[in-house]
Amino acid sequence: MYSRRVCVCEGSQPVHRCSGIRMGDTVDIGQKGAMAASPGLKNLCLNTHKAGMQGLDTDKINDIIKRASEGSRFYQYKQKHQQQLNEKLEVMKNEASSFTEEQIKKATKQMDQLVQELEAERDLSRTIVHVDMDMFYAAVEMRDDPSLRDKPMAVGSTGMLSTSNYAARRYGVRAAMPGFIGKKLCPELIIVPPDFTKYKAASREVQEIFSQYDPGFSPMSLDEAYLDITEFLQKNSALYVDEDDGMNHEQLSQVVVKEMRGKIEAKTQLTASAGIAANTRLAKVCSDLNKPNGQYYLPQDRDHILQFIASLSIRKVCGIGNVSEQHLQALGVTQCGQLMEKRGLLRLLFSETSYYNFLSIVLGLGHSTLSAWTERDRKSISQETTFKGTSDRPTLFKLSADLCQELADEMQRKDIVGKVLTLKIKTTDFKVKTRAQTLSEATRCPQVMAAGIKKILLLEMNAATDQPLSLRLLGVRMSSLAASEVGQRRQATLTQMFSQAAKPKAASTTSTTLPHTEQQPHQSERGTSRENVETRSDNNMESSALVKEKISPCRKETPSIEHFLSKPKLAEVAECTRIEVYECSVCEEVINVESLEAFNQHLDTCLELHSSPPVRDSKTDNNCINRDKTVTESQKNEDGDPHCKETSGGKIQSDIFPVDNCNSNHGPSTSSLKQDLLCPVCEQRSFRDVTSLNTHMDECLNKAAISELLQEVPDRPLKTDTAKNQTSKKRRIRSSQWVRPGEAMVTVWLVSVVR
DNA sequence: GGGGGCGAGTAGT
DNA sequence: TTCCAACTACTCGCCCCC
Ligand SMILES: Cc1cn([C@H]2C[C@H](O)[C@@H](COP(=O)(O)OP(=O)(O)OP(=O)(O)O)O2)c(=O)[nH]c1=O
Ligand SMILES: [Mg+2]
Repeated sequence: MYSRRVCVCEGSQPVHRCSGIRMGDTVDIGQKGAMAASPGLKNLCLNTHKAGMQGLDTDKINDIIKRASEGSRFYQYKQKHQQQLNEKLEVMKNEASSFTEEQIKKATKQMDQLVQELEAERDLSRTIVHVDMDMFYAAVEMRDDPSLRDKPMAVGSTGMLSTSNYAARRYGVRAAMPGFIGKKLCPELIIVPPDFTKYKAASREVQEIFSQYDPGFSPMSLDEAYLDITEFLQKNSALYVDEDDGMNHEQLSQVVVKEMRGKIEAKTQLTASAGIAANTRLAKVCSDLNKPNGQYYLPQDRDHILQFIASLSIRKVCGIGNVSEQHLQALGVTQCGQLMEKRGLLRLLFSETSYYNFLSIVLGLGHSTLSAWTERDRKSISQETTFKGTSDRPTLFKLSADLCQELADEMQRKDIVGKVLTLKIKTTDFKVKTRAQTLSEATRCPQVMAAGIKKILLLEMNAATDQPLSLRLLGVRMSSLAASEVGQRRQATLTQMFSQAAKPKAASTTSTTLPHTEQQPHQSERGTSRENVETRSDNNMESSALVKEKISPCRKETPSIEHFLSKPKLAEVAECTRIEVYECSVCEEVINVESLEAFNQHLDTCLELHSSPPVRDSKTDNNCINRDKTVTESQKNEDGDPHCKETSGGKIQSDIFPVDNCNSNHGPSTSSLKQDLLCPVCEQRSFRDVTSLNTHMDECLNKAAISELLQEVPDRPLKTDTAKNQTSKKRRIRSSQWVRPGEAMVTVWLVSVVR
């Protein structure tokens, strides 16, 4: 049972199933833990359960935190959501009290049945170790700068701390706390900016040691991993036993794990803590018990386990966070043992996935076999940035384009492509929204991504009618990932990419055939001879047995990115890598720019200028767009484009964006403009520089196209809160995290298409 | 009706 | 003086489409 790759946490979110509208995410400042004081806002208080945080003056600390937070937008946001959560909890409690004895009895019986099934699958034969480095980032920094030793310090910035050392924890300073509050709690706190390169290097060293004990170990993050040392113990027990002194399992495990921790420290000067138990869930709990620089052994024996679990705080269990804790607490459940007592009620109140999980927790079950994570298990990749709130459109566009570029770079390094593009925004009042778009082809082309993101962003901007959309965060995510392969490097064009993915590609009789330039002369199909010695840093998806994103036949016939960036020399670059000379296929100008970023800027402008309602012509997937000549000064190359039929002043055809057309509601930016940029929306005003035009157009679009936009935006009428989820739909456990007894584990791979 | 996409929410580091 | 991250994974409800 549970024979599957270890998940981040082997649980599901037990949220009361009638809680229709989900609560705001009530991230508590001190995550795991008790927050007695501060009435009203449980989620803004410090928690003291984390290692190194016991015995603090929590009242004083909470007071300082509260004072520093009160009145801020952040605080208001938290308050609002705690309030909503409270309402939900009330609803749940009412429902709970409405059940009859009979109902509960029946549900309890059904749960007992499930208990039987689960018990039957209990596996106590494995020895699982969870190793977690102590104050990891901080420890690395302290090692590299001894002057930091013994001083309270944290890694992060004024805005946010990633972690703190134990000296700082004495003041209540901890991970996920903003630095400025940390400073208030501890004025002498030293804040060191993070250096991920160092942490990665340290992590690699540690992992090398893990592999000595379990070559199949399962890293969960830079600083922690699960190991199955069962085989190691069997094979090497002789090495640890003094004569035939005899050593029981506990002693042997303890010695071996201690040795491993010793090796880690010797090699890296960093300390680790460990938990030893029969499965991952238990091992994880255990590794926290003797932190820092300690370990805990939980006998692999049912009675011990049940006893251990019974008094354990539910919040210590991986997967039970702030919100779940409050739900359970509202039902009188604070310790795991109570999950058994209330099992009938829990079954009636929560989803099948949830109550299944609860039982599994209280029985002390968990995964007992591991499998390593590789890059090809990745589901998504993203990049986001927080900034001082702004509603300035050019600024936001620029930021989002930069994010796309960074993300594209990262995807190139990992050699992956993605098919679903998602924009994430956070308003200045901390409300988070995401908007996704499925592309017609997987890509990692920054231009394509930037164009798509800009489009979505524009929709959101224009949808905000009362006040301009004021944001504090922008993020870009790609999902539905696949390994890119040789041909993958010829990316589809914007046109292709954003053309209605679901649409039955009208015969795809693309008229333009691509000169099939060979590309990626090297670095491509070398999957074979490679298996690097490096333990398991599968840094990309290649060589994976996994489905690779194939190129549909029609794609080859459509203009590829080389066409898009079709300067002869560029063919060999093939990727959207950094180059000096670009040809913009929108305006068809050759542009000399110092960076891709500059080119992006140009491209954005072009796109914005040229997009118009999707007068779709299935025969030409080509962007045939007229040219304007204002954007750059270096425009020597004049030769016409063989693919474009309507070059000057012609129709602006934009298949660029799929379902919804986001931009102007009409027409060409006439070729009449020589030096000036005429607004294609109103065709009234012209500008000398792009920025001014952009700004104007934004306003222009707002007025001119808004009604249209609102209709076409796939944007649901923003989730009517009325959406009662009284759904009578039968809930069932879907494949993924959870396996029911006897069921085979289903690995869900979201890889798209193989033909 | 069921499956898939999407968006919100929760959780972890 | 102000100031509350970045990244990943998973679940669940809703809605659309076949
Ligand atoms: C909890 C947390 C950790 N991190 C980073 C910094 C941590 O050093 C690293 C590992 O996380 P943790 O293992 O949770 O924390 P830690 O190693 O710093 O301290 P402990 O001794 O309690 O284990 O991950 C974040 O960036 N954000 C977070 O919210
Ligand atoms: Mg740690």
